[in-house]
This record gives sequence, C-alpha cells and structure tokens, in this order.
Amino acid sequence: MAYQRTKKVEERLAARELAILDAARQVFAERGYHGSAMRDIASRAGVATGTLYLYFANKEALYVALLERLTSLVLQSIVAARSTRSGVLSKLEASITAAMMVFAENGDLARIVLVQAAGADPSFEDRLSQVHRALADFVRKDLEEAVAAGVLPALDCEVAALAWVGTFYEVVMSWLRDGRPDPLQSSVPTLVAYNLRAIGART
Amino acid sequence: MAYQRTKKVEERLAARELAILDAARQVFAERGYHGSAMRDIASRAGVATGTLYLYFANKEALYVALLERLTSLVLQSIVAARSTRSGVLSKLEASITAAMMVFAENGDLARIVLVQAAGADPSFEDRLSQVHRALADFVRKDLEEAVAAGVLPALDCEVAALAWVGTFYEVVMSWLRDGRPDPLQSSVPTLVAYNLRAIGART
Amino acid sequence: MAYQRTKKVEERLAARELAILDAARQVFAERGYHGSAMRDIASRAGVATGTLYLYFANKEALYVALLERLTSLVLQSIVAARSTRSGVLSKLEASITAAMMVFAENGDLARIVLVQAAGADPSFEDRLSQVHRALADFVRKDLEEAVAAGVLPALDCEVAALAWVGTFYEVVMSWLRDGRPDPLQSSVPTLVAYNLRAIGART
Amino acid sequence: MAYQRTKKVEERLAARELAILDAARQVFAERGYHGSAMRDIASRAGVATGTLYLYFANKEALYVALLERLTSLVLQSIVAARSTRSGVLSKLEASITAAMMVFAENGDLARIVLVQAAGADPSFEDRLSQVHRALADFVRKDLEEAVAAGVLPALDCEVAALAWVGTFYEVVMSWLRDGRPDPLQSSVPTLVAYNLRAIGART
DNA sequence: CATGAATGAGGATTCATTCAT
DNA sequence: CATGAATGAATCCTCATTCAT
Repeated sequence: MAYQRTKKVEERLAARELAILDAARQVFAERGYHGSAMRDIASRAGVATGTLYLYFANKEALYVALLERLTSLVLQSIVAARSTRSGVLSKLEASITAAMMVFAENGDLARIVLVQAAGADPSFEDRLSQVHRALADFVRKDLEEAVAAGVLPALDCEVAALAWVGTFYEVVMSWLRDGRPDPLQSSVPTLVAYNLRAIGART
Repeated sequence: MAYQRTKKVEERLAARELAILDAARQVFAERGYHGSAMRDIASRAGVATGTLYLYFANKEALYVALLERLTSLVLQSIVAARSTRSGVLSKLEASITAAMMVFAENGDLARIVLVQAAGADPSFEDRLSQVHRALADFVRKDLEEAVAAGVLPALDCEVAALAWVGTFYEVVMSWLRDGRPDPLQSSVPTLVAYNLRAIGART
Repeated sequence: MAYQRTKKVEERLAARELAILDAARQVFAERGYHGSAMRDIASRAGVATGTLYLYFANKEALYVALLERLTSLVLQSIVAARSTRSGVLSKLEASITAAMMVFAENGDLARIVLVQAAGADPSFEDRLSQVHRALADFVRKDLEEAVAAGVLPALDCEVAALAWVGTFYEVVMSWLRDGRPDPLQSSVPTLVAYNLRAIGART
Repeated sequence: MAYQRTKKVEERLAARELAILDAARQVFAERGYHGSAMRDIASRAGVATGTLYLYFANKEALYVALLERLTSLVLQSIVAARSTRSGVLSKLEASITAAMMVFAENGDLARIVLVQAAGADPSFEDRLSQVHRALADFVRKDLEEAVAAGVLPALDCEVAALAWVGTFYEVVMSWLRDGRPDPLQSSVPTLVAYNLRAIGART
C-alpha cells in the first residue's frame, strides 16, 4: 500500500525539525559557529548525525535557518505592532519597541545573529547586513514621511536612521554582553526619547 | 665570532613582524578567522609557515595582536585628541572624531575587530566588549562631568553613553558593509549634532 | 526504519577493530612507535585515517591496547597453566613455560612490549614495569611458598625472583634480536634447570 | 697570521663537547629520544642550537655518542678489572662486578642505553644488541674456558651466558625503575653466587 | 525516514637542520 | 667557531558529509 503522509507523521516531522533548530540555537549560541560540531547539535537534539541532513542541506543552511528565524520574528512583530498605531512617530516607536521585545525574548538567537554571524563566515555578513538595513529602512521611511508631513524639521534621514538603529543595537549588545540593562525593554522609553529629541520632535 | 644582533638584523626582524601582521590583517579581513590558514598568511607575508611561530605563539595570538593594535591606535588617538581641547563637550567631540578617523584609516582592522572578532570565537567576545566599554566609558565620564558642571540637563548618562557610541558604531558598520557614508568622517558632524540635541545641549 | 545494529554489523565492527589492532601491531613492530604514522596503520588496516579514531581515542591508546593485549595473554596463559599442576615448583615451571609460549607465538607483540615500549615514551615505562613486576611477583610468591614448605633452602626470594625472570627475559630478547634460540621454547628446560640449581632445588 | 689551534682553544672545545654530551644525557634520560628537542639540549648545554651541529652530525649521532660512551666505559672497566684477577671464575666475577659499578655510577646513561635505546628507533636496536652480546661473549668465553679447564662441569655455555647476563640485566632494570636494590652493587654477591650455583661451581 | 559508521581532506603546530651574519 | 632566525616537511587529529543498513 502506498505510504500515506498522515497528519500524525507530518506533526512528528515538524516537531523534529523544531527540536533540531532548538538544539542548534543552543549549541551555536554557546560555542559559536565553528566551535559547534554537527554531532554536538545532533546529540543535543536527540537524533543521529545523519538526521540533521534530512532536514537541512548542511551546516550553513542550519545556521541560516536560525538567522532567518530571528529576521522573520522581528519583521512580523514589527508589522503587527505598526498596525495598532496611527501616527507616523507612533508607528516608529511601536516598530522599535516590537523589535526590542523580540530580542529580549530570544537572547540566543540575538546572540547568534547580531554578535556571531558576521564573524562566523564572511558569507554571513550579507545576511546580517540585511537585518540592519531592514530595520534602518523602516526607520528611514518613517522619518521621511514625518518630515514630509511637517511633523519633523528637515533632516538627513539616511544618517538619522542609522543613528536611530545604532542606539538600540548598542544597547542590545550591552545586554547580551553584561545582562544590562535588565530587562532589556526598560531602556526603550529612554532611547525613544533620546532619538526623538535628536531629530527635533516635539514630545 | 658569535652571531651579532646588529641594528641591521634588528630592523629586519621588526620589518618581518610587521610584514606578518600586515599579511594577517589582509587575510583575516578577507576570509575571516576560520577561513584563514596559517599557511596562507605565511605565504602572503613571504615567509615559511614555521616562521609565523617565531613571532607569535599561535594563530590566536596573531589575531589578538591585531585586535590590540586597533584598540591601542584608537585609545592613543583619543588621548592625543583630547589634549588639544578644553571644554568637556569639546573633548567629547574630539574623542569620537579621533576614533572615527582611526577606523576610517584602518578599514581592515576595523572589520576584523568590530565585525568579525565576536563571531570568530566566543573567547574573543570579551576583547570586543572591552573596546565598546572603553569607548562608552569615555563618553559616560564626559557626560557626567558636563551634567555636574551644569552644561547639560540631568541625564541617564549610562544609557546615553551607550546610545552615543551606538550611533557611531552603526555608521562604521554601514561604512564597512556598503562603503557609505563616503568618506566615513563626513558623518561625524551630523552625528555629533544628533547626539548633542539628544542630550539637550545648547548648540 | 531506524538503523539496526544487527549481529552482522556487530561482527563487522569487531572484525574491523581486530584488523586495526593487527595492522598497528605490524607497523609498530616494524618501525617503532614514532616511526609509525597513523596514516600508515590505517592504510595497512584498509580503513581511512579517521576510522582509527572511531575505535581508539588516539595513537597512544592504540599502542596501549597492544601492550595490554600481550599482558592479558600472558597472565591468562599463566593462570590456565598453573591450574593443571599441583606442586609449587611445578606451578612455577608451568608459569614460566606458559609465558614463553605466549612470547614465542606473539613475536610482534613481544617486540613492541618488551623491546620498544620503554623507549617509545617515558609514560610507557610504567606499563612495562608492571609486566616485569607481575612476572617477578609470580615467581617470588612461588619461591617463598617453596621455602616455607621446606622444598627449598632459605633464600633471598626478592633477588632470586628478579634473577629468575631475568634469565628468561634475556633469552627472549636474544630470540627477538637474532632469532636464537630457535625455537624459543627449546631453551625453557635448560633455563628451568639453570634456575632450579641456582636456588638449590633437588632435581 | 694563521689561526693557531692552541692548547687553550683545544681545551675549550673539548669542554664544550662534554657540556653538550652532558646536557644530552640529562635531557634524553628525562624525556626520551623523541621527547627531547635539539633546542632543549642546546639550551641546557648553554649553547645555541646550531652549535650542536658543529660537534655532532645530527641528533642520532649525538644519541649514539652516548650509547658508545656507556659501552666504552663498561668495556674499559671490565678489561681493567680482569687484569687484576687470575682464575677464570675470578675474572668472570670481576667482569660482572665492574660492569655493575659502571651502571651504578652512570644511571642516566644506563637508562638511555638499556631502557630507552631499543624503543627510540629500530636502528638503535642493533647497537643495544652489541652491548648485550659483548657482555654475553665475555661470560661465554670464560665459561667455556672454565669448562675446558675442568673447573666446571659440562654446560650449554651459550644459554648459560645469556642467563648469566640476564640476571644482572634484570636487576639493573629494577634499580632504574624502582631504585631497588639500593645500592645497585649490593646485589652483586648474591647474583654471583646465584649464577655460580646454577653452573655447578664449587664455591 | 533514521541511523551512525566511515570517509578523507584540511589545518595548526612542531622540530631537525641549514646558513647568513 | 658560534649564533639563532628561518625553513618546510611531516603528522596527529577533527569534522562536515555520505550512504549502507
């Protein structure tokens, strides 16, 4: 009889893929990309080495899956958060808050993506760039819109967007390094105010 | 007669160490820590593999030498720049400008230290942290002094220092990624103004 | 279906371990510890280099496995031989004959353990010492028992045991060097008689 | 003016050669042949690495020089000792006593030659064989002469010689391993008596 | 689908030896 | 003669990936 991919089977497969991603997340976060052997990840996931290759083409693909996981979490979260706000600056604030929440709840992924990815292999730099650029683009567009709407004075939105993202990025890095500020989200209001003042917004 | 370590010899040794550091800088910057074989570095430096080990204990030590080189360049440059200014905020601006100049003139090193180091090996994270912390500390102390002197309004100097450093760090990263802003230093006045507004300084 | 460790697989694994030990025995015996590259052993065993490390932790462990193999063969053989005899001196003779038989049948191992081990690495000396001491202890205890039973006159059993072992050891070494006496066992009666006279036994 | 190899120069050279041999003896005895780097020996001798090669062709030659040093000490000592005795068995006893004295006074060399040489490299086995054979030959000839003179009963002198040497060799090994018997020479009378009884000599 | 034994290329490091000084 | 910097071949071991079971 033909093999039937029942729902039950489907679920087991999905669960296994998650287990592998979870194990990879932990191991990569602890030991870095090159310090992590596929064998270690497999044993942490409770599967055989070869099984990893049934779910991911190779080590790089497994790592990239984690990178994309965080990227996707952040972007989805931002989109969802923006839909609850109306004003431009309010959307901007919501965006950045949402992103910070995701980082705060996914420390391992944040470490892997924001701290380790670039140095793991030059080929990952591009992907990290995309995250930065995506965030900066959100900010830049909002700023441009705000300027166009007269909510903000004239501004070099390109550089301001980088600066804006940089303030948050640096705080996330500090949190990943030293655990401060604790909790990470506590810094958001301060930073938002910091940046709003910097761009001349009336608070 | 016994081998004499003449000035000529001394110079050749120093030149060779520089050649090795230079080769390491190029190769590491291009291919990352784990993508760079000691053999590649040696051949780029025009020496035999074993020669590397006469100058550096091992691959890690060679890498760390580059990290410390940038750190030392930055710190020296900051100290020198500060001595030419008098006001607190002026010193702060001089510090950050000096650091950016060093990054601009040492792109490879900046890439190795700021982009790659943390992901190359977890053991390097500490060293990168030190750079960040050292810069943030300079800023924080200046801000605290400025607040104490009444030049600035009350302020969460800890977070502000991180934000301040973050704005510059992000721009450096952008420059390393895309080559923009070009030249890197062109962004300094904008960023300084950005941060001064953010902390409520009268311009 | 999951990979099954069937009896067939089990056998192949055991066979492979034996093949590796066999190859190691040959290569080490021919070229000595430091003259033998893991690659040579692997190719002689018909496996890849990495496969050696699936069966033995490292080169030293592979060597030690050979040392322990001979030790175990000798001790087992002695124990078995003693159980077939009744008198003390008869047990003693059986012991030494059994040991010599094992050496005669395992020339490579004998060479590795008795000739090469001590010089291969200072850390192996201990293990060689144990072999010597184990043999000497067997002899000493038998001698002490024989003296206590009045079968032998009073005697410095400690030194006599060493001497006893030494006579056989020297002959084994001579056999390993020059192939004489041939066969090795032919010397046993002569040596037993030699030692029995030396300790004053009535023949 | 032509370079004159004055007596003073000659002496300095000889002293240096001795210093090197001495250093080599210590280092080899401690770490074994392959565990000893030429650099270590040089630094222990207080000279530069290259200097070793002015006195010895290569590492092997340096090691062989030590082997030959002990061989020569033993043989000279035996010859000298024999000249003071008259009877065959007396000469035999003097020979073996003399050899043991040399071992006792040159523990490092004894360790290098008797324990390590064979395992250091198969090419050294021959040289170790020569020592054993030289000693055994002395004994065999004496035994043969004693038998011919009727001082001893008929005897398999070949095997007896090996046995004779073996008893002493084993005791030396024990001394090198455990430091017992202490002093080494204390065992000589016992062993001589042991062997004399074994070959049927009237004491 | 899952397993884990097997592969073998790759790389950091050591060290005997040479030779310009 | 003496030095010690330089060489580069040699080797142990790791680990991503494959594939027979």
